Amino acid sequence: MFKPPELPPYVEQVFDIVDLIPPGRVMAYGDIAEVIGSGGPRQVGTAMAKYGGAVTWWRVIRADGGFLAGHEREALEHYREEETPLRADGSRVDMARARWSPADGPE
DNA sequence: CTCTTGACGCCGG
DNA sequence: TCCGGCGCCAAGA
Repeated sequence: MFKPPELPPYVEQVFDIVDLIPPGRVMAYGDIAEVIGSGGPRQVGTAMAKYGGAVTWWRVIRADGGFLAGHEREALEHYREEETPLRADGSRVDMARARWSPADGPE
């Protein structure tokens, strides 16, 4: 019998938050760690590195709005599709406008 | 047990 | 604005 993949509790908590992020909006690794209330940006980053493929990974980026290294092209496609606010030069997300938190409420 | 390694973040220069 | 340095913190060697 094959076992359904069981994710570490911390990873599930990260996924729960990521699933709440509305299209066109993003959250920083540190933001997610803060909502969970434990661990730090690096823990969230590690979780995403291992299992991120199962969720909307492009909505989770660094606090400075930089695209995920190695997946810039794919990420940009999603941002164009979701109309995520980008900076004038289009090289990164406009955090001032796109940054979201559960407290902002669903859209 | 110590040392290294990250999908990070902040602060100077 | 760009870059380097350092702090952070859990997991693995």
